Amino acid sequence: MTNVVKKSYRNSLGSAKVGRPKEFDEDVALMLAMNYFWDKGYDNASLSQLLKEMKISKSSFYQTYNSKQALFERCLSLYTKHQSEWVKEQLKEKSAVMVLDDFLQVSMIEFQQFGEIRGCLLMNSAQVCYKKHPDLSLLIQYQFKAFHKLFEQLIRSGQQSGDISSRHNASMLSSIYINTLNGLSIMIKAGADDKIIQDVLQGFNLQLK
Amino acid sequence: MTNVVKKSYRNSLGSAKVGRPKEFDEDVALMLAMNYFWDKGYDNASLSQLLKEMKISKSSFYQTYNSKQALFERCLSLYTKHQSEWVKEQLKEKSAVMVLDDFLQVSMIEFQQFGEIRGCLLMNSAQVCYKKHPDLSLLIQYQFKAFHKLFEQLIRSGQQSGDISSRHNASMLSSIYINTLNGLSIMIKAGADDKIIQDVLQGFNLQLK
DNA sequence: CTAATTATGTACCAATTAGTCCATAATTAA
DNA sequence: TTAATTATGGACTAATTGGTACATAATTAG
Repeated sequence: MTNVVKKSYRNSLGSAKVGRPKEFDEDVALMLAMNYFWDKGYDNASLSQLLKEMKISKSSFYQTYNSKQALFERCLSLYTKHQSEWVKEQLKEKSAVMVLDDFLQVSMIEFQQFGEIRGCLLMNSAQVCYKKHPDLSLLIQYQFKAFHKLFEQLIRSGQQSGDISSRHNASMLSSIYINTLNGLSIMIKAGADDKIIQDVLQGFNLQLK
Repeated sequence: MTNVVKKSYRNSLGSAKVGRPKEFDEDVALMLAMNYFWDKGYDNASLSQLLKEMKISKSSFYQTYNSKQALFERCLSLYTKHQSEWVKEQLKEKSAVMVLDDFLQVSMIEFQQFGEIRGCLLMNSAQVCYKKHPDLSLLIQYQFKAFHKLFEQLIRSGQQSGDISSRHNASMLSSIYINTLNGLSIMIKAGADDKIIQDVLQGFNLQLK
């Protein structure tokens, strides 16, 4: 009785050894999907438009990514990976405080330049998925905690180099930093004018001194 | 040639003098709708469930409220009216600082007690409507500005009675207050733990001193 | 060359969406 | 009583939703 589980032949890149080769780049399509989700939000992203953005057919879609939700999970992970890699990249040439400041600025510049803002895919998704997609919420919570830690480390580093006051501990300042950033994104979408934004930014900067 | 525009006979309450009388209370149904929208969000609220919540038929719905969007606009206005009336009511028996603090606490208590949070209908709607429902966004921006002014007045009043530091002007502190509140709502939905919430609240309170 | 394996194109599906149409019911004005 | 007016119930629509089924195409292992 040879009850052998068939081995799925895959090479080192994860692509199939046998069978008809894919006519698209899985990772490129994933990135296109991520950007579309970022624009529209999970629920508001329709499968039909998703396929157009990714430039693949419905069959290829389900063959490769299994479901809209499974694809979105990969997009979320790709997003957070990109964001934290950006931080680590910046850290090679800048001090921690400068990276923190740039991260804030980059989020705002998007709005200043184009008059609209996408915000953070992770936090946007948190709102959409809350109480509606519990398994996605769990993934989001996990990623959120990772970001909180990342910023905490940046702040601690800034405190050690004397750029940031040690009046409050790094964890608390990380919470305040994230809270400020998220609040700004919301207020901009609510139509807050530039004065409000600048006042909030100034108020935050004073807390670091 | 008597080209007379027919007058719609309505009494002082706005209800029709003639014709079959409504079998439901328009304002009660409106409040039920508001609560459902608050729970679900505008896009995510389905018409069929909306009708169940309001306990009216589809024909009555369109007869009375014209469209989902028109109803939502009335719900938004009802919401902001309720909120500002609550503030003015509280102000009769409490100082401005206490009202500000209670407003924050009430928002958090909801979460502490039931493990979930609805947040602010106005700000939730700002996220959903942004770049998708421009006319709703305009209404939201208008209401948002009114709230910013309301809190600014409360803070100025707190400054005059010496409860709030005058280090920052009232407008700036109003921006920071709203920003903090919105950030908290987002972070809670992202799964932030209680320590984070408390740290943000503490950070904000220090800014008032 | 054949079998196994994977990818793709096409057709399909049930459920849901906001909204319309129209007949009928219930009321008031004249 | 009749006409005007408003409310209600029920059937209907066109579009869209995420997802499935299956035949066929393209590839590799043996």
